Amino acid sequence: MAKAPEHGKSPKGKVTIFEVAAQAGVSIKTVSRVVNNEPHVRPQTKKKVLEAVDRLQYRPNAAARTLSGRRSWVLGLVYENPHEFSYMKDVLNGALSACEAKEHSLLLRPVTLPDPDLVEHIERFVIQARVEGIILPAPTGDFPDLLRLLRRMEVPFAAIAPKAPAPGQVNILCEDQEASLSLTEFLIERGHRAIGFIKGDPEHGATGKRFAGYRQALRKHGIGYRDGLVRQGYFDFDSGKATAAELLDLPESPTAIVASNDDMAAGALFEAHRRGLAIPGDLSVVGFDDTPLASRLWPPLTTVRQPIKEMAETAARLLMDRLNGKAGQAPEAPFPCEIVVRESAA
Amino acid sequence: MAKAPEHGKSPKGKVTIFEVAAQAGVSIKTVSRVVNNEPHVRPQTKKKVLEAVDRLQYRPNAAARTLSGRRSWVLGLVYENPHEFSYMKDVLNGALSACEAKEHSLLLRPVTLPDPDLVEHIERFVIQARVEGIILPAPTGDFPDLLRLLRRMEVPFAAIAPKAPAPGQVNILCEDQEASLSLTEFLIERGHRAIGFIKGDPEHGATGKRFAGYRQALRKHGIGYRDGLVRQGYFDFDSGKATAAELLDLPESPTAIVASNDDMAAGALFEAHRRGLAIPGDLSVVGFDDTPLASRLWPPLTTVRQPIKEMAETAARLLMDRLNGKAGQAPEAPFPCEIVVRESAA
DNA sequence: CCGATTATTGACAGCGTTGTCTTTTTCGGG
DNA sequence: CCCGAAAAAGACAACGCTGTCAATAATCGG
Repeated sequence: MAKAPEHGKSPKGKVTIFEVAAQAGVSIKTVSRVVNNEPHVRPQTKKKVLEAVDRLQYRPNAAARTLSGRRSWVLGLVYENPHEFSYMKDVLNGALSACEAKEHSLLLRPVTLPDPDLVEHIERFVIQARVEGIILPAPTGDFPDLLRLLRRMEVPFAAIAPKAPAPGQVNILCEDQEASLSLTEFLIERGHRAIGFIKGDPEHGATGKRFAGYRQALRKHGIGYRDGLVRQGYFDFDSGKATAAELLDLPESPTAIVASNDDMAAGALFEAHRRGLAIPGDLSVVGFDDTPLASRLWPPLTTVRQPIKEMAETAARLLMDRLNGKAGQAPEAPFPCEIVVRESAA
Repeated sequence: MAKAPEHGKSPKGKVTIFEVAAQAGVSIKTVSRVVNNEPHVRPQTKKKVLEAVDRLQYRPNAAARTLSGRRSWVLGLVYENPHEFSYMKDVLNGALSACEAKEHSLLLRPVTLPDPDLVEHIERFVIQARVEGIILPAPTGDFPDLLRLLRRMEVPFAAIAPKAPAPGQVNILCEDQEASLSLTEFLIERGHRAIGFIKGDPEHGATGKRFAGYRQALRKHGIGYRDGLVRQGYFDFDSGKATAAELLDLPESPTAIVASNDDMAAGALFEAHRRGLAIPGDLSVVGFDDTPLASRLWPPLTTVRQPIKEMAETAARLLMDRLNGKAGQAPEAPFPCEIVVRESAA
């Protein structure tokens, strides 16, 4: 029979597969089969084993599993640390909940760019922790060096809202352009004709799509596009404030501003307040992402809600499916967005 | 000589200690010694090994290390998922950076309360991942069941801003009461006498201290304490808004409000705007935490900055020191806070 | 009721590292 | 130049699990 270590039920919880096997009167391999839901175990045997597992409070040792099998059950989340963290909060929660559901664990790897050693850092990260798959929330899904490394190492990855969704990888998208179209139309329908636009960080996938939606809306309603009403921002408060100031200094200043995210919209709002403008009387402002910030500003911000958490959850789930050999090659349909109407636009 | 596996440098980076040993012409144990900075290796030998490590891009396998040694190099972060995540963002970044510096890894474990299975979840978490130590940012550092479990399992932990800092554990505190005192005095010095106070979630350690600082300031300046000016909030926007409304409905409504955190201060500001009050003309509002929100509101919020990231970093570092047998029993001095003066108070 | 299949179960060798203990070197003193 | 002690290096057995393959039990057709 199995040689079980001498010690009994220790307080530190070091129950091993040997103890369980002894309790259930089977071999350790059978316990392994039950615990991993493998076939070829009689229901009756399975029951015995599960009872022993329960009685002893057995929890398989993750390190041993990893070392022995081919699998580590570890996913990595490589992200760029933003100032406004609510996007990442949702990504994190989504990824974490998917991982928990499938008994994987998630390792975080923030990166700050530009970083000449990025590739080396990530390589070390992957090798040392035996990371099996990586989730890349925008903008990390668009770093060519990083993608090249992962392909070379044969580590599958899932990109959330990438600029360039390549085939052969998991891509999670949402209807950014459509949302931007609707948001801009929302303003047009309320009579606005001079609508300013603040672009996001060009590295992000969403940036181009949101801008395209804006132009599409103008075209659709026969409003001429004016380059002067468009400014380049970087998804942060300060750039929103600064570019809004530029727009408001224009001789024919816009009556509404579309900012490519809430943080920049907050900057625009701030600048408008500073100038004593009435919102939405003198100026309407809208944003994207429906962060907590949006509902806390005065007046609260009309914005676009994206199901970030669900997207991240799906990204993680598809990635794990792929690692588990479940095909799922059919690309997911883009997630729909939804306009949240509040008081910052009229 | 060491028996090295046949395969050469594979693209998947599976270089083992055997290859390194062969390259350097030493035994695997010597490589292990060098890699772990153990004594009893001649500088000359060490050099040979390090060169081999470098040439082969060797990275020790974490699972094997964990399984073989007594150590797993894994810390856990058990936190309650908040709506406004900026506190957790700082905690996360601090803990992550400390872990990276000491080559540990960090596993996240969000909990939602109340959860009857909390203890079981955490026990599983600790055993399965071999978590060696746990970081408990407020309010998780005050859950009696959880603390009891960790003591029983002999898992050391570090509590950040706990209500009841017990001896024998790592406690990271900051000068909450002093900060609250100064913040309230800041208002008193500007002529305010009717100062409302919105308490935080009673579960949090900071709540009592901030309230105590408020009372201390009133006492110090000979201002009578009035129970009616104090309201119970829960650290979230909605409770801030609701309690501010109550205060503003008072016949002798306050001319200033101290909210126990920024999110509630944002709620108070929101309610004031809704009523058309001028800030800070008709009402001053101040908060705590200096979250990104504080600087994005209009007018930007006078608040108290706490070095959360540094606190978390220290918590993680002290925890690792303890795990590594480095004493460090001397309790850290509380971290100082700093008032950030903006335009929401006058 | 028997032999052939097939479904279960078990024995045992790794997985890549560290801990323990042993062996070999090195070095200083007489 | 030799001896003994200390320093350096090595051999080998864990660590707890899964993969592989062999052994055994159950099942079925004739």
